Amino acid sequence: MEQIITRFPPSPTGYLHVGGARTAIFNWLYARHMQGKFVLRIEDTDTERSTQASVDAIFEALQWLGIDWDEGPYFQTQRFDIYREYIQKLIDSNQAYYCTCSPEQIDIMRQKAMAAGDKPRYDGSCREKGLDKSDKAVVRFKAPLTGTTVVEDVIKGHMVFQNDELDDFIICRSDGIPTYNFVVVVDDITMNINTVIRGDDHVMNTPKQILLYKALGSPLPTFGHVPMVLGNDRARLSKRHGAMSVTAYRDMGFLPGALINYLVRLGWSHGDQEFFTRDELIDVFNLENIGRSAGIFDLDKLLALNAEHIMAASPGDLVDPLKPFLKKAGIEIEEDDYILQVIETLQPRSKTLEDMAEAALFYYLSDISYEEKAARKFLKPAALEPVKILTEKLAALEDYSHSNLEEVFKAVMDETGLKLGKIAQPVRVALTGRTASPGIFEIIAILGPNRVIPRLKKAIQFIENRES
RNA sequence: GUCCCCAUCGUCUAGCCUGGUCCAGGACACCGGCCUUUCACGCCGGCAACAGGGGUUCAAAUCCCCUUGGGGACGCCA
Repeated sequence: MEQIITRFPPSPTGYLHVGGARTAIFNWLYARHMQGKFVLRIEDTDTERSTQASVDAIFEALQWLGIDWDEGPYFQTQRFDIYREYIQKLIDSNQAYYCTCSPEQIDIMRQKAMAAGDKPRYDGSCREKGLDKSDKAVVRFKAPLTGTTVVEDVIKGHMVFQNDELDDFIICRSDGIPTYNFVVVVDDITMNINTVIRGDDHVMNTPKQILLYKALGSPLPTFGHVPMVLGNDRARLSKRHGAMSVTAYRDMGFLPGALINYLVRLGWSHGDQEFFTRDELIDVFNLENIGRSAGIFDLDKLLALNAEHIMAASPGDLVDPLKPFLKKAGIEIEEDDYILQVIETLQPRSKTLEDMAEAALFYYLSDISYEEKAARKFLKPAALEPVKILTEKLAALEDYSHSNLEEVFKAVMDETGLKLGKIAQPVRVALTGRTASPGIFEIIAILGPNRVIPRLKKAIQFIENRES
């Protein structure tokens, strides 16, 4: 079988948003699954809106996601010679023509058509005029007036379009820059793209493009149009739905594998399976199981999936991604045994890396502050005696192993007649400043005597000051 | 307005192609409970859907038609 070649063609008019990322992921996964090729192409023919900053932002997002390409990036603005050649071919074969109608005239045409209950389109005024190239002339494709164009879509199935619904669309602007529908086709032909997976919003372009393939005498690629991602109001995803850009999710503490997992699963399924690693996806991803209906972006589910990915990760793999979040709190870390243990205790209780960093603070801060409610409830006179006894015993203890700590606590329980909970909560507040934390034995073992004893003493003092 | 697409719990979905095993399964969220030194994790249980109407058939979530609803496209943007 022919090698599968897919592509992702973003236009650099902004950052990479989650919808675009999803189609990139689909194309990339399919290419990897089929052991084919994945091509990156930057569609920058809109010179007004394209920016280098956007190009950089797209690369950054793709890299963070771990989506790599085998060919490119190609830039359309560097391929004008090729386009010119193909446009000439169409003109020479009488399949395209120059048109001098002004944008204003065309506006009027559209309004008339609309008023008549028709589809707004160009009326073909210049179609048979045989005009020559001139300053303000655009080039239009001479589309068939009758018949139908059929799109065989691997996702949506068989779609039929009446050719009289299509008009003679512009393939080259008056400034000489070719337009989208044309350059896409020329690029896909010359780059040997045989599988085009793209958003639903392109279905209407497909018959136009098919006509172009035929005019150019090229075989058709396989088309697949994936449904859109909607916001929670069922409208197309946009800024007002919250974060859109891929890197915003990185900055909120999501793991790339979790975002990919979520985005793929939104619109594609593999039985009841919800959790996928990157390699699993490459292994089982296919086009057949892409759904046909649009999906709503649900942050809660992404969050849950991110928690799962955090839990499934090995602590060492989380060190680097976690660094920037700790840094924000002024904490610089390096990969040592301490951070690894810290991460391990936080994995089952973090939905994002931001959560994790926040919860990790007490492990690093030299001077922890107490949450007011926690201190009021637990750092009170009744806790004084057990905490004092515990402090003495811990100061004398050399090996902070789980079993040793358990024995120490048991001894305190015996001496005071208190239950573990009565002792553990004040200690937890003394050590972390809060009422919620990883297991008390765990944190004592990790913190070690150098941090534990001073914190306990500080708590004792706090209680005594409060008494007086 | 015209054209195209879609329609299962609040959300993502399995099932639909190859009708019966589905008084519809899983996941997120939500609500109970268990575990427990806290918070989580985990486990157990609950709530909750085949848009509506017609057909076809012994039998329809599954096939056909209509209605309704939703989305997308109609650019010298991509």
